[in-house]
Amino acid sequence: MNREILTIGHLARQTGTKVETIRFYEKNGLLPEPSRTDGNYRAYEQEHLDRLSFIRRARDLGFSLDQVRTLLMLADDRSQSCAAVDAVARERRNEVERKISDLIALKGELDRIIDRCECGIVADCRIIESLSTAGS
Amino acid sequence: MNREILTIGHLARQTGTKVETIRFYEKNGLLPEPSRTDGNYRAYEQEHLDRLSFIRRARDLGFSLDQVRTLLMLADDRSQSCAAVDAVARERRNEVERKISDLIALKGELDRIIDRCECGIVADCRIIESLSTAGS
DNA sequence: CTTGACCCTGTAGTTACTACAGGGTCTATC
DNA sequence: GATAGACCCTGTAGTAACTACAGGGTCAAG
Repeated sequence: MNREILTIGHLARQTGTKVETIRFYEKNGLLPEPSRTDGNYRAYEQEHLDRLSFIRRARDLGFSLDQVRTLLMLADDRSQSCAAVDAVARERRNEVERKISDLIALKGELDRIIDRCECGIVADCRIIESLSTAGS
Repeated sequence: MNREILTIGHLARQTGTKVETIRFYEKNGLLPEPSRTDGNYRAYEQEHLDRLSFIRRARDLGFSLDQVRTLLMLADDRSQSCAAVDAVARERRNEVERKISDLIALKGELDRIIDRCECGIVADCRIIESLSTAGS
């Protein structure tokens, strides 16, 4: 039962988050408003730190803030089925898979136009040509 | 020698660009300001259409507006070496490659946490657990 | 002469922060 | 008790690359 009070700077250092970002999460309803000290400083407790860590890990996995908000809501309701959690995670995985195949296609395109370049002058540049004309 | 006058709507339809986006490109120096009709409508010519097509193709390949600006500048100087063009394209390819490997790593992480899910209740959810605790 | 499609400028919204500006607080040291 | 420096506060504006209005003007057809 750790009831030490943490400043926003502590949270920032312990999670590798900028102070402004923590305030941003609060303003956007991801992190609950903590109580304040006499000097109006935010006074955080362990649960805030846990929640912030959760947010940061989810963000590192590329979940959008909206998805994180959903995950937090779901996580708070401990007795609910975790099917909804699973759905959010699978949705995120789909997004990542789609992005990967998009980027692989893109890289193919770039390979193709870069390979054609013989590095003469711009007038003969195959890269410029590829960008200037449609299709192939 | 095609000297027909095109409205912004024509350019938009022919390149699949929103009208607002064309104005945005103009304001940001990617597309030169065209002359105006008596009614103050933008009056484009073929070269504007070509330039806009170039911009759209480059954007489709994921070049940033800054990179597109550079490419346009380079493309305009027809007698210059195209080494600089090549460099921009290779830089873009590097970005794409980096992003692909980042996303593949991410997908691995997501696979790992999703696979552990046995879809019971949230209290036992492995996905939530993964997000709540560090490292593994 | 009115309707509807088109055009104009300018501003605000999107995502997820980041970076100030312009202040107040706290702690240590002289 | 004064002062320096580290920290905190609010609020606004900036980033990328658009997109979406609001509130107007223009133009062609009927």
